[in-house]
Amino acid sequence: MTKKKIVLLDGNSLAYRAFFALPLLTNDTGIHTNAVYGFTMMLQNILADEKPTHMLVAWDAGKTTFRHSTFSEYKGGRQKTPPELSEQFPYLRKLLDAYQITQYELDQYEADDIIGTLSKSGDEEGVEVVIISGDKDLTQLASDHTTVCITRKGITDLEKYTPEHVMEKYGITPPQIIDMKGLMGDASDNIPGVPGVGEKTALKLLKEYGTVEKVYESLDSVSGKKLKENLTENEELAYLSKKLATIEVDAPITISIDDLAYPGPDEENVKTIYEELKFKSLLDKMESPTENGPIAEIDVQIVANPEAIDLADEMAIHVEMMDENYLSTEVTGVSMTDDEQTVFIPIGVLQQSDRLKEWFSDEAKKKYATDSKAAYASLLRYGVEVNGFEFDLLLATYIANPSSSYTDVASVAKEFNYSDVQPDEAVYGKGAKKALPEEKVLADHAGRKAQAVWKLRPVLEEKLRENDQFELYHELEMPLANILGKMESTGVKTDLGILQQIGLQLSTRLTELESIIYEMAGQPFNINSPKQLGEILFEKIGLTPIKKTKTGYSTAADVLEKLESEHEIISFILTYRQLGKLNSTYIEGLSKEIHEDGKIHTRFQQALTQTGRLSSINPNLQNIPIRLEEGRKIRAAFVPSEPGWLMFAADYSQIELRVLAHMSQDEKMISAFREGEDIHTKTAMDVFGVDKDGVSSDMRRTAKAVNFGIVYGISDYGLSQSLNITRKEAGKFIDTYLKTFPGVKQYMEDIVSEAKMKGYVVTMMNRRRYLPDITSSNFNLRSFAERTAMNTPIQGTAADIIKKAMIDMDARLKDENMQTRMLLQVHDELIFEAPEEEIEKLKKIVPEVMESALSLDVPLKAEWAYGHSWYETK
DNA sequence: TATCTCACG
DNA sequence: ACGTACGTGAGATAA
Repeated sequence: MTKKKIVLLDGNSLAYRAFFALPLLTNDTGIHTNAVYGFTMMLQNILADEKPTHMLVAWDAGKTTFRHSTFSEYKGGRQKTPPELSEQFPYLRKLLDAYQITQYELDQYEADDIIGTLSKSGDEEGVEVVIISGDKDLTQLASDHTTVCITRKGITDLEKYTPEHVMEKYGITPPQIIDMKGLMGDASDNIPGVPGVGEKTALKLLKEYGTVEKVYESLDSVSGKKLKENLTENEELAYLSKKLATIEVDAPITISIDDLAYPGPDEENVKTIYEELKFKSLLDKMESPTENGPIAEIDVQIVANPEAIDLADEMAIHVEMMDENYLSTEVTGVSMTDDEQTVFIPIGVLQQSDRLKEWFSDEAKKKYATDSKAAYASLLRYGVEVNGFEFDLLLATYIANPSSSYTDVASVAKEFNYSDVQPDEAVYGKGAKKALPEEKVLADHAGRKAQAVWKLRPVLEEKLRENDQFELYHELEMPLANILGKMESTGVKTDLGILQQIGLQLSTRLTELESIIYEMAGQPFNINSPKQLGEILFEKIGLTPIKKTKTGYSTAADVLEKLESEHEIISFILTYRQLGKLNSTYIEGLSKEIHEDGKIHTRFQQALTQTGRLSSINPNLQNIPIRLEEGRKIRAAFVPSEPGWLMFAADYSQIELRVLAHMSQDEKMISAFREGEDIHTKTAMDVFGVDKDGVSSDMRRTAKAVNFGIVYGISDYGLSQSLNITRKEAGKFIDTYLKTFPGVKQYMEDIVSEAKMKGYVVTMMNRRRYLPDITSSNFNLRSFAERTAMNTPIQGTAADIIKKAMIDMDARLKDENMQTRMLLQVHDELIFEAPEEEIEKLKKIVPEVMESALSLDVPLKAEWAYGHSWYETK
């Protein structure tokens, strides 16, 4: 039998240590977890380093101990346990139960005493004892059989005190630690000690005399008048202190070493608690193949003969490719699975098989996919149309929690406790080493992903139903994915000639500006480098820096604009920046993105934003310039893809403010929209108390900024920045505004308190956003979460509405047998290309569909325009 | 790879 | 007193 090894932990001390060593972490349900997390890290290290056969965590019991009856001020003046820590103790206890580690506490005794008593019996039995604490007092227990480990700094760094180490460090034996405390006291436990005696003096005395008792026996020979005086006057205090510092080794404990046998953790229970606390990294560690051994073998058949496979009515599929851009990357094959089988079909085989293609396009054959839009758009490029998507892992995960960052199937699977799938990186490698593995490996990997989808579907659908989000997911996001897939595949025709022509003009002007700027600066430098520009402006020219960034002077546009009157170089720099941006991002950037078909195919990210909006990448077509005329011209390059067709654009007018009016039920705001007034003018009238003719353009501009601010979750600082006024003035505007629109004020207050209560906010269609920081004690984090709570339901509901409009629009175009194609969505606008003869019809049905997407207590308004290019749709 | 800047709604 | 407006993506620079 292996020799016993007992590890005794000082629970309270380590929990405190972990709590203060780590920042105040919270998980997304708002529970503080730093102490539990830190404690767990320590525990794991200890288990790995010590490999104990027996284990105990000792806790302090209650408020009073036998030491208090000796000295009532014992541990007096201690700060109350922070509530953020107190709330974590129940979790710690649960966690230790799951680890199957014995926990013990004894009335009137401290953890030290339990540990002392057990270490003594361990000593007597001759077994190895390891004590772990953050409290140096425990070092008095070190002996030949007992090692005392004290946390050094951080949480995992332990200092091991053997008798030898104590001698090295202090020049005394472990039992003399008690005498040392008796003489010097211990501020943290409020043990008085002898005044004027610190560590140095105490050690000097002990090295000479040995114990407190011996010191007093030979008091006459102690050198130093003041010291002798202090010792004489405080003899009782010294004995009392020694008594207080002595750890009880004969406490009346009711357990013995044999009760502490440690069987190892109950993996399932530990996992459950990690999940509850959202300890993702610890979960990952538990589930990583290196820890748990290789993942289960699976049987994937690589299909050579498509006639031979059994095509079921419901299957999970996964389209495998090396790169994330499914609109350009080569597909290697498709894996399919159900309860019976897992197969991998190389893309070449799929393309050749009418039987397979038919199955894929059959609406009645239900497909569960990792990312249905990617599956649809990628296979379409190989002449395979996929219909009948019934489950989408990516969307389901996103709707359940938009903050879950989905990088690959493995990452989501892990979150839902499914581990038989590898990260893409593990199969393909990363960086320069990224390469296509052999087909067998590929088939295995893709097969596992399909299996993950198959197994995760019920779990996720259950969760969505539970949160009343199934409809949002199934009736809004799923159909939208298909529509977006079509839009991405269609692409937007882009006239390279127009881009190049604009580019040429820009380059000429940029060269001119460059030489003017160099001349004014007196030297050439890189204008695009904020560092170099900052040096030129604020050091060489000597302008006054207005704002700083982490790394130096800020040279952002709003800063430079304030300096415009100080030096003529500024306006040239601003123009240079503006044109430079157009040239690099839009002319050069977009030109590179034009495919062989003469079109740009952006990808809409449907599972990314925290509010429910889409985003657009590779390239981003949602931020094509419009505000300044020079940039707006870029839009002339976006043209219809068919001769005789036109571009048609429609946008919602003031959709976010209308949503706010509806959600807040503010009477004034509702009636303003019902009467079809210009909302900013109306706001100005109400806030400034003037009639329509009394609204100056400046008043309207202010009102508009305040309206924006309200939507963003107003703050006086933010408004002051946008209007370039003082914070005080901005604050006044906000006050007046909220008095004028009491419904809005009420809404803002209600939504924040609702978020505090539930931990999340929702849109009208039940899209959720969790806001763990809303209860943070950190002002910045909390304020940010509060503004988010105000903004997300508004921005998110607007996103819900346009998504619904897109689905309705797609259906309507089909119903009406129209050729018009939806191309882009830019948050509150839709862009189409259409045959000229369909324009008249679009003028009617587009606003009709958009305005009736969702019924609010205020009307929705959509406006349209059309022309030969996107530029002309104004 | 992080930071700054700037384009959009 | 704290230091920010909400949501994105991309290019250039500098480490």
